[in-house]
Amino acid sequence: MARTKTGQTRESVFRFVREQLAQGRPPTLREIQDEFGFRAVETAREHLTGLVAEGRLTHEPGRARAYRLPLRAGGKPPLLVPLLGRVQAGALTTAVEDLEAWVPVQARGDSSELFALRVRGQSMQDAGILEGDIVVVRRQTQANTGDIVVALVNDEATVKRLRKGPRGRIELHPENPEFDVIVRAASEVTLLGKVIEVRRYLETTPRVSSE
Amino acid sequence: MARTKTGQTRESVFRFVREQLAQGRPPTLREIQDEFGFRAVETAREHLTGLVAEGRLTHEPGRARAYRLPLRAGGKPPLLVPLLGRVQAGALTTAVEDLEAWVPVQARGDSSELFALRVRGQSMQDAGILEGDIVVVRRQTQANTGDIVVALVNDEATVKRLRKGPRGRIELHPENPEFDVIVRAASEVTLLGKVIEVRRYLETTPRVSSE
DNA sequence: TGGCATACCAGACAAATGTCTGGTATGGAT
DNA sequence: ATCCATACCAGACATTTGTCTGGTATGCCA
Repeated sequence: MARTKTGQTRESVFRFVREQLAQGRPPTLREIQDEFGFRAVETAREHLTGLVAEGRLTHEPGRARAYRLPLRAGGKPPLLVPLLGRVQAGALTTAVEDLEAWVPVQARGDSSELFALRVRGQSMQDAGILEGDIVVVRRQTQANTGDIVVALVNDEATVKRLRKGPRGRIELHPENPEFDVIVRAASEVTLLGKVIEVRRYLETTPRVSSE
Repeated sequence: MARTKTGQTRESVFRFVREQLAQGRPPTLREIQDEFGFRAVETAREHLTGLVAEGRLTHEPGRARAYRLPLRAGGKPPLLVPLLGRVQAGALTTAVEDLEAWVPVQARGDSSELFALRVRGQSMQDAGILEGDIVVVRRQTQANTGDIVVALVNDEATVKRLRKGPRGRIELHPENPEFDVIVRAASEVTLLGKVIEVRRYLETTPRVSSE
């Protein structure tokens, strides 16, 4: 066979494993074997052991589907958090019906404290939070002045910057001069959580424009 | 045992599976068994079958580690893309040394076309791209006027909005009045790719402030 | 020319893992 | 009281999957 010995196959194997891993589906040796049409399992295994030797994969011997991408020291493991379609009074349940998608995020802690929301409106545009952006929120009922929070006012969820005003008042500041500051008694505001990540997808249209 | 029958355990099992999945490590029945201290594998399996019946997980029978989060119809499967530490002239290699982390993104296509970069400077702040943000980029050598691109000018990578000027000139527009437009002949600009996602982490400090 | 690494193949084997059968106990609903 | 779903346990079994041994062929380098 005139196949060159440049490691192309190994590169392809790596990409295949990486893509499967991203989908939460670490491949078995035989799945890799089938993907590339190897006639022997051992061929797949040799590529993987090679990649482990190069430091591009890690492996837990003896376990099934046990090849992983190496986590950097200090790197937080990813979590999947639910993107909620609507935020309703009080509950903030993760009901299946409200679940739009699972968003992978990198944050420490219990992922059940986290959820994601799609931003509506321009009230925070000067803070770099634009309409359509997705914010990742940690559920918490307390926050500090200066935090960007998700709060429930009159049964409506809103993203604003929090300031604690005099006499226990809660101020919700937009970051857009065209919007007004919301000032309420603490009892009228339910703090749902604090925004810990903002995300924007610039490309919602398909890549290849046609017909 | 005075354990209530409210499905709390099942909820915990779901969260455990979800978190393991996010890390590319779907658990085995016996791993779940150990995690929760069940004395029988069957207990773990019953919870999983229950979750599948509820539509919260999917399962491929007979396969190892084969419980997954259901992908929404039309939902793109996640990919892992490399966060590159530095962008050097021409190559844009995914060398191991330059690899800071793997960033999970949801985009269609071949993940080998994608990479992520950390933004330096304030030149795009009016487009909501702030210093420290991470941009996800698709490698492409062509882009349209209006696209936000990563371009190499004088061996330096920069994020700007692209405009195609007269006489084949390339204009790289900042979105900040304090910065100047860069205008170059096409031959002096290497287009590295197009920004398809922006991401900001608002919380880099640990959650519990202490000592 | 002789190593040596890459790339592949064939078959056997053992460990990991999912599945099945048949149980017990408890709380809630009818 | 009876039924039923949840929650759990014990043990056996079959399949999936990783591992091992022992090969062949090719290109590269000293």
